[in-house]
Amino acid sequence: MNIGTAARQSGVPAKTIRYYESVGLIGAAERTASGYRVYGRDDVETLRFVQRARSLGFSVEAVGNLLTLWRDRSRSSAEVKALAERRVADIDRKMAELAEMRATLLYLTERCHGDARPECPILLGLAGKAAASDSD
Amino acid sequence: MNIGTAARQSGVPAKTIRYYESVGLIGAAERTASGYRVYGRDDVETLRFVQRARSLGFSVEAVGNLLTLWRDRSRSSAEVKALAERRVADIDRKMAELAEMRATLLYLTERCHGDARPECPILLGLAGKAAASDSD
DNA sequence: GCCGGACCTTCCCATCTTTGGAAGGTTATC
DNA sequence: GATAACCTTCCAAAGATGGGAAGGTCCGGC
Repeated sequence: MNIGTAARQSGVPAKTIRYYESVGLIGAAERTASGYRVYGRDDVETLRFVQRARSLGFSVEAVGNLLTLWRDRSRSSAEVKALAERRVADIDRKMAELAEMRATLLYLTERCHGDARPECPILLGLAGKAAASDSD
Repeated sequence: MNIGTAARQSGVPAKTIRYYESVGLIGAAERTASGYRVYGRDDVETLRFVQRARSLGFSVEAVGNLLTLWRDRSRSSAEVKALAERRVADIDRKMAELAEMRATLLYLTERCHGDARPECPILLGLAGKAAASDSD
């Protein structure tokens, strides 16, 4: 099948498939005499795997590792688990960061009248002056 | 003061200050006869504002809007509040996404022995086959 | 009056993962 | 043989920096 078909079947855009090939995440596809890339069912499966892993936030590089492990029958599940756990830790860090941002923003927005008046604790907060709390 | 001093006082790296100038987030600084950028206390204050807003996850473009509102004495606090609330909504979306990733990863890792054996529900999960649950 | 070191300047490249487009060749169908 | 729908490569953009090269400048000490 051509790249367009593989794209439709795997959910990975043709453009992105070419990119994955260019950075070595997936192997170079065979070509027809006229230069068209040719894919088989296995390739589509690999692309789906990549797609799922990416959607779970693994970097392209990490997906490369996962692919290697996927294909390596002698690998230990511990390696895979370690990768996944590192990913969970990344996510936790990111979530904590977002939670902190959110709390700060909420603190500021709750104190802002949000009307036609110009007084705005949000801007004061961003400016570094403590948000006014005189009316709390 | 020179850019290095402004950088130290604002917490924004010199390199980044130049970038902000180049994309129009902050105005072009005046120059000495020899071409050095010159900053005053107001500029440092602006940079701090930018720094705080960026650390709350506002994009450079959004910070531009906030800066405009900050300087506009006739603006309504409602405008600012709307921006901040949109930001909170962004954060909520992102956190929900991360939570979903996390749950999936955790579901898979919990089912993985994590030993020397190659069986690995994580890889099966990524491959699209439902993770085996025969030993649950 | 000059030297060293710390500062500044611009410019280009790298990051990361796509996505868009331009210019051009191919395949299939009418 | 025209037309549409594919495919190819290559270049550039996005966002927000960071790194480094090549070169000019400022200040203190001797």
